[in-house]
Amino acid sequence: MVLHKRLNYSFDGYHVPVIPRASRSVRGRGSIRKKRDNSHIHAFEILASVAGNFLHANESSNPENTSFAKEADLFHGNNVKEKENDETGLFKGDLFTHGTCSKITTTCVPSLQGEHDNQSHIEGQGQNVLEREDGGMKRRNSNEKIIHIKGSYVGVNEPGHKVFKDCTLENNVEKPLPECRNHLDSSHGGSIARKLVNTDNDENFARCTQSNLRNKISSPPLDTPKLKDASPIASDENNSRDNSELENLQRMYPFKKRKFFNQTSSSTSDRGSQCQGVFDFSDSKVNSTIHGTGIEESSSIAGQQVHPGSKGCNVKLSIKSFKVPELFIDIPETATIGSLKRTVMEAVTTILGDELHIGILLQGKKIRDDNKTLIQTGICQDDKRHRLGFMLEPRHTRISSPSYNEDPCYLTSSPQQKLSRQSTSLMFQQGTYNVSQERSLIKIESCAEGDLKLSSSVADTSANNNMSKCRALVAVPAINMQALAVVPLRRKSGNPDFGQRRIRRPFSVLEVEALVQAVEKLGTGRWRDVKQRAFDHAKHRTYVDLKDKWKTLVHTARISPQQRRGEPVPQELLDRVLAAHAYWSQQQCKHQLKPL
DNA sequence: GTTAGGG
DNA sequence: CCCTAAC
Repeated sequence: MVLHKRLNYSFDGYHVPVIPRASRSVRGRGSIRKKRDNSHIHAFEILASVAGNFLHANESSNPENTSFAKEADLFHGNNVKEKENDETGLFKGDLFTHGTCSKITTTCVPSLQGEHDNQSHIEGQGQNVLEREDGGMKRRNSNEKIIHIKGSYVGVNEPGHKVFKDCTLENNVEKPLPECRNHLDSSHGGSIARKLVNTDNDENFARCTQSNLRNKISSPPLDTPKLKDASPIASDENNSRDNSELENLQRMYPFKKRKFFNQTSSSTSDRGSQCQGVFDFSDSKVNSTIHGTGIEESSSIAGQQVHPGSKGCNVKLSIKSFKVPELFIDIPETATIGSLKRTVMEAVTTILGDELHIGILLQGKKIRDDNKTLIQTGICQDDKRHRLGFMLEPRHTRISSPSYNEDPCYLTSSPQQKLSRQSTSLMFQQGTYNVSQERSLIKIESCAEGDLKLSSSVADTSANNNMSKCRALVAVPAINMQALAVVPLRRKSGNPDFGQRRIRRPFSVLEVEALVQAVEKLGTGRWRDVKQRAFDHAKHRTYVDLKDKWKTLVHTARISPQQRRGEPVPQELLDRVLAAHAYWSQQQCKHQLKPL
């Protein structure tokens, strides 16, 4: 059946702009094969293009697909069914006419709140392929196609959208954020309701960022018991609302990550107009100003003393986008454009949503000391030869960092969460990035090819219009490719169909206690409620996980302590497990016997 | 979408 | 943690 034919899309990587998609909900990390928590990436849209023409997915007809409103609806128990309106199969889009290396580009487009909820585009060859259109050629190939998708950020700027603030980028790792800690909530039902809140650091990152996207001027919610009220983050359950078509599609055709160091010079050169990631610190001025189109962000550098004599020296950097490593997409040719976009989104989500932190490279050298000032590291120098690179890194690379434990966003309840995890390093593209003592600006703007401009910190923020003349694509510095070479892989080599398995995350004692409490209250068999009650914001814990954990807990409690492995669970908890299990089993029996 | 249970 | 049948 043609339906089961797959198309392999190889992503050499594409660039993610730093303008988030504010209208989208935040989801946590997740398996790439299933729709799960896709925290970070839902701030972005995917553009795919063939030969420079957009393919338009008819997603606008369903603007609420991923809107916060819908998330809210779902959260409040409304069963909002999503309709997949993507009817145009890929074969209509002429996507495979390019053989094994089509000029399909995927582009992350910042899609902000507003009328155009969905700015996804897929470019067809010579014609706009709207999904509702039938203008594309319907072709079917008997052979699998491997289409290399080169990523590029097309520089869709949305002036006026100021979205970043607070714990973005460095701020994220330097500013103590209440949401970056887990805390217990005893507000539920009084006694034993304990809620583990988001012990996931990467989700913290997303949360911090996303909440800031939404609250342009306010600080992140502090100690909000119910974070969902303060942030648009959706619970896990909400992630499962997508229609079965997409679900099945993604289940059947999971994409694969590909070794990033497979990137060759050709793939690099294919990115076309790419800069070398050089910052041009052409100007520095005292007194920071806000870009007219800038994205305001309070700086985590506050409190640090600027180098004497250079007080007020503002460095404006614009991270236009950051690079996502090469991906593999395996998708049937009968899949719709919308499905393709979503699949790509899932792919990117998985990579970006996996506990990242920001690494900074200066002239190829990684700057590890977070306490250094920009001027101390020489970033402020008016030197075009400086190469400043931003890098998305897996968290575990920070374990070796002395400042790891000082990073509030890495604080977790369970130490094992700090353990080494495989993830992916991503490269930031660079633009101008404004950092001041009190605030920093991130400005999304186009950039001239081969160069990155430092915009002067002029009082008149609109004076930086020259940026619009620049090109969108920014190159990742060659040096950064070295860093990418250390990208660990989860994919089994040799098996292109290998689906990513979620990383093992042992339950901490704290989590076990929360689980026990919830089960004591709710009983077994109500795992969704248990999840919502006690692990609502621990997005990496699904109710299936909780059910499984309870299963193992019961088993653990029954075996001898010598046979137990892993982090020892207090016997008191295990006793409660047995007690609760016995109780609820009895209740279950009673209910079953009642009708008789 | 959830639940239950085997793997 | 995955998978899937069953609901």
